[in-house]
Amino acid sequence: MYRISEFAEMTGLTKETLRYYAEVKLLEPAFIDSKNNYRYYDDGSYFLAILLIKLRRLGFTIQEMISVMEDESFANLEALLLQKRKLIEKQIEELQGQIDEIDAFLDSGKEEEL
Amino acid sequence: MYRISEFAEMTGLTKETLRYYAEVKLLEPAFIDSKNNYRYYDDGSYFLAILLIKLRRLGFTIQEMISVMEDESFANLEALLLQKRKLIEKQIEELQGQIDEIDAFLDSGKEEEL
DNA sequence: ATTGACCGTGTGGTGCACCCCACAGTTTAA
DNA sequence: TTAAACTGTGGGGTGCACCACACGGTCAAT
Repeated sequence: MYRISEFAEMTGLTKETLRYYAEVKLLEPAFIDSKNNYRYYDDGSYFLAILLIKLRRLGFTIQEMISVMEDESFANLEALLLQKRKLIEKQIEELQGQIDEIDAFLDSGKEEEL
Repeated sequence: MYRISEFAEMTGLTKETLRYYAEVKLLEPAFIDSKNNYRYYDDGSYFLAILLIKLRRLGFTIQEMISVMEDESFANLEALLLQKRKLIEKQIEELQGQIDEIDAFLDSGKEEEL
């Protein structure tokens, strides 16, 4: 059982982030001492925290990570990853569309003055 | 000279957006009646509003649009468009990186269990 | 003169993912 | 025992690009 500061150091997440993750029920402490409300994390928490950090790097939002966490067995993890992949592809397409529009704008600017 | 509602209808921007654009000095009214603080827009404003709407579609942020507006002659418009284009390309690269990471994650998941 | 449509300001809220601070209770080590 | 280090809660703030009030003044037409 690790206290929040120790756990923060282990994972690289800040104490505030951990508090926030607990609040939104993304990563709840393994145990909370009802005497003082201290949050305690364990090795299971550590495993989950590492996964969260990974997902965060993959561009997952909090809500998406919560979806991942709701499925304790992670049986749907692959499906969620594929779903996220599609979402990112859509974002890329949107950005590519903006580039195309910029190019069209630049081209039109060459012929007629603005 | 158009009053804000009329101008909003002409451009498609809402009154609130116009008020906001005036506040951040992105698009200031052509004239403000000091008696009642009414905002009045003219055809020059219209031209600028159309440009702003275009830029917005191209993914420009407010700050970037302000940069465009600061240069009244629009001599740097092309440069700013190119700059924005590069920025978008960077964003695409980032997203592509996320996709690559997801793919790597998916691949790794096929061999070893999580 | 009155009514209704219009205008302004100021304030608060939205969603995201946190950060920061003050205040107060708690634990730990000397 | 006492002081340092830790913990909690609650609140506010961040940046972005607005939207939505409520309240009060103003304008245009009748």
